[in-house]
Amino acid sequence: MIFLDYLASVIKVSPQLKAQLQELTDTIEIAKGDSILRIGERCNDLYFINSGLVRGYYYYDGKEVTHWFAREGEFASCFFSFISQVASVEHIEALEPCELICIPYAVLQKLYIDFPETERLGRLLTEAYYIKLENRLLALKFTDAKARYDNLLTTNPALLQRAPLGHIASYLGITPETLSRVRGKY
Amino acid sequence: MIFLDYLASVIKVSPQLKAQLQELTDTIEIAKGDSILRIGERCNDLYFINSGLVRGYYYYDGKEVTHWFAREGEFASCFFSFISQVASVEHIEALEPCELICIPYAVLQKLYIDFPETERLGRLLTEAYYIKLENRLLALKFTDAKARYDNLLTTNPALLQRAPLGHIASYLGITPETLSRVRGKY
DNA sequence: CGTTAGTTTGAGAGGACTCAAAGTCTGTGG
DNA sequence: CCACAGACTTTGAGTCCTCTCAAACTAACG
Repeated sequence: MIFLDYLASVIKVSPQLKAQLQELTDTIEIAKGDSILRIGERCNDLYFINSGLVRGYYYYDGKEVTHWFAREGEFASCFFSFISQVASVEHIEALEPCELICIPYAVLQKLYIDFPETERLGRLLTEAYYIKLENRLLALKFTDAKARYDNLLTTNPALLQRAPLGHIASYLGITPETLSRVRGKY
Repeated sequence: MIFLDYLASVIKVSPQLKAQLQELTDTIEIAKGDSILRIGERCNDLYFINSGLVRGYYYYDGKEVTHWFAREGEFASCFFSFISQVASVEHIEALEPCELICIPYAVLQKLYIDFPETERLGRLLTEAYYIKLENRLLALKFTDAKARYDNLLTTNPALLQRAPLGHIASYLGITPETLSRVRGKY
């Protein structure tokens, strides 16, 4: 179980915690192309991706904008909707068949209380989300299309094999045409 | 005491909590132009601004980049350095004489334990930081210089009277020249 | 009253955009 | 197993926004 491996790398997982996790979380299978969360729904679960690839996107000016990808070993959720339990402004969909562990909001709150060591998980997640966002802001502000593409190429080359270029362009904050031209420069 | 007013608007402040806050926090005065946090230092305190205006900035490519302002009634800190207790990558300076309440990291951790209701404060702060950042990312990605300036003009017109245009340009992600031209279009 | 930081104005260059059209891939049904 | 529709990607032409570099102007402070 990949999730438990991840967790064990971050905090000490007692037998009690392990038992609770197995009892209170579900593992689900999602087909490629299926929606995991729709705009307007409340994001009730935090998802841990055992396998597969998902993306989060929203609409701006009528156009789809991909603003994150998450793959096996990472968490996915509409962060804002999940933590504040309000309607989501983003859509989450599976780009590949996925196996996900669903951690309901109420379960996480209960774990925080019963197993204070899990708070660390919450803090790390929040920090990670924030740092990622900040790095993207900096990249958007200071680097051009080619540099952003090159950066993706070194940090996550596999993504280019797994996600359509249109989504990647949108994620990088450029048009598909510009991405194509940048890729041609080799 | 403005800080207590703010706190009372967010959570119920018991006499015990109030007493603890007064005992464990300091109020300091900072002159215009003085540094509150330097790059490389660990951000030990969360600051609540009773009066004044501060900005956070870092260097990119040898140039100063302002990435936030905070005024009376708001919190200031190097969010990342504070929550993870590592060296700051940003510099915080006073743009006006300020009166700040310093809430040390250790005090905040203690309050979380002794007064669980203060966790709400921590959560709201984190959410607020995240949402602000996300909005800025969207603005940077989708709106032009004029729209970003106009937005600032409606959301925080006073800032234009209080901070140098160069800092504001940098905050908006444009050059001082472009800001000047945008402002001229009226 | 002079120095320096801050702001404005001008000219020219370049990156990324839009709109348009041509290829290319992929999966489904015949 | 092949053909075709629809989605995806590439290529081209022209435009516009913001940048850089340079210089003039203004304001503030000692």
